[in-house]
Amino acid sequence: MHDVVRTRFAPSPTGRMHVGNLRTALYEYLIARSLGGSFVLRIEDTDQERQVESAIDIIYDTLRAVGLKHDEGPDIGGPYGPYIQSERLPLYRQYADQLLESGQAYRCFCTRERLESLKEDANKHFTAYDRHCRHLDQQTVQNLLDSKKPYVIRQKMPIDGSTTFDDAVYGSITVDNRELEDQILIKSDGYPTYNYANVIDDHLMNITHVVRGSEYLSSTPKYNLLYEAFGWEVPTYVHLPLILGKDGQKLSKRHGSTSFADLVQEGYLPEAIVNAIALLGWCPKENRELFTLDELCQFFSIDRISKSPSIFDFDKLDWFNASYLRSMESTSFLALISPILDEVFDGAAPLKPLLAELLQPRVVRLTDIPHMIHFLRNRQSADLSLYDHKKAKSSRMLAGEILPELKERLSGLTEWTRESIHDCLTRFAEDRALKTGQVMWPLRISLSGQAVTPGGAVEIALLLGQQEVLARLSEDIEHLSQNVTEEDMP
RNA sequence: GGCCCUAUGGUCAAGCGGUCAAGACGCCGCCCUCUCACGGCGGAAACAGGAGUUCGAUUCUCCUUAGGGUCACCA
Repeated sequence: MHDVVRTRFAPSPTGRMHVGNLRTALYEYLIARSLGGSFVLRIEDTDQERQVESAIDIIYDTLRAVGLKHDEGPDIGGPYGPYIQSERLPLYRQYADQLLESGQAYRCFCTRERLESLKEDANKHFTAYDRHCRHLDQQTVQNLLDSKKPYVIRQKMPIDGSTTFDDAVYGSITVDNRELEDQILIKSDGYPTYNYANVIDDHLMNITHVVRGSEYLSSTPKYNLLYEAFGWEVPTYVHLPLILGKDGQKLSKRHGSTSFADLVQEGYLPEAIVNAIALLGWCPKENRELFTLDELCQFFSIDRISKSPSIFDFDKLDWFNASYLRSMESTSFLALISPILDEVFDGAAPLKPLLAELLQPRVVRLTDIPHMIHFLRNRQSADLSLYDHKKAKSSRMLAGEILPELKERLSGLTEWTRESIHDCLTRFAEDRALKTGQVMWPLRISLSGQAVTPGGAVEIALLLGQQEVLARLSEDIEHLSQNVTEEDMP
């Protein structure tokens, strides 16, 4: 038995970091960390046709952004390198030869065309390879080899019997061997298939827990047979339930932003994303939902991983994101949104601490900010109907009546602070025997031109500054006087 | 279609033979309140169906149904 737990994240560099992949990486990390083991990064680039430029950087960047630090990997090395499969080619070849010699694998010279026609013939029925080359005699093989005919190496699967393996989450699973195809180990370009390289590397790298999505469940018996053929110890399998989209299908681009980078760009915090996906398919013993990565390491356990697939819920992600935003130190929040604020104001935004204070309890996604505060920069004239508000006992009539005097009073203020503005407004309400809301509502509407704003009349007035407040009021008073007609009279 | 897996509110999910079947998101209502939000309180909302096993099934077994996965010289 291995006594040191080792898990690996083995993505193929094909472009994006899908949330499903990220969750797999997260669980691999959590299993390793919670058990005091190591987490290694391995790049599975055995598909020469699907290589994507800079995809490896996306992997590094994502892992760094979410705080999943690997202990070994292509960039930092380690005792089991190389960690990029394309650099391990001789290894795969060597072990394949071993299988060839022991008669557990064979060369297959079948052309793709023949394989294709095989599939057409079989059509809806079992479409596995017909094992045509499995029984070629040595002389024939030698001739084909001499004539440089390309070939792949296939593993000989047992014809009958069954294969059973144990999964840490799904339990014991048995499959009839006749369901298993003589799978390709080495492709004709000399590269190993994932199915094969994966087993070789996991063994050579001493991986104790093979963690992956449950889409691999059905090919696991084949891996088991491979371990058996080599006489190697089978690792602990941990298959993870799939993450589905809103429509119940496997999550994909169709469902919108499903890569980590997409989500970050849409204004979600990496911590919130991690927290959200950690709870998709795993549930802590304690009834609780907010966890930092360190806390997850502390509480995670394989036996609480669930078997049923789960749907990725963007509403819940919103909630996580909002929760993280709200629980931040106000100074951190300010630092976080400062660049966004500056951008909205084309330079240094004014009163940033106040803006941050107003925004922190209201923002769900960072990308919401620009349109929430846009009105501060651009005066938009209020739709008169906005003045009519039953609950505040406000109306366009009332607005037309009080705004001029309100403007007078505000212009008389020699000090422009929260207190001074607030006092001025409440005193005005008292003097005119009005409810507070009857003053606050029209003023806020006049200054913002919108029904909903971050902060109330006082805060908005403060943010706008005395001069702008008076300017906006003048404009609106004008507008009101021209448009409030006889019909509006009670 | 074969094989494999899964099945508690709309979603995430607790439960591991005896519960009035947690909690969270979302939704609705109320309170707080210068709008909204935050916060507080409350509400509607679930064991897919059928056979067994058992004194007793959400829980164990089988079948049905539904959903998903997989059947590549992709991972």
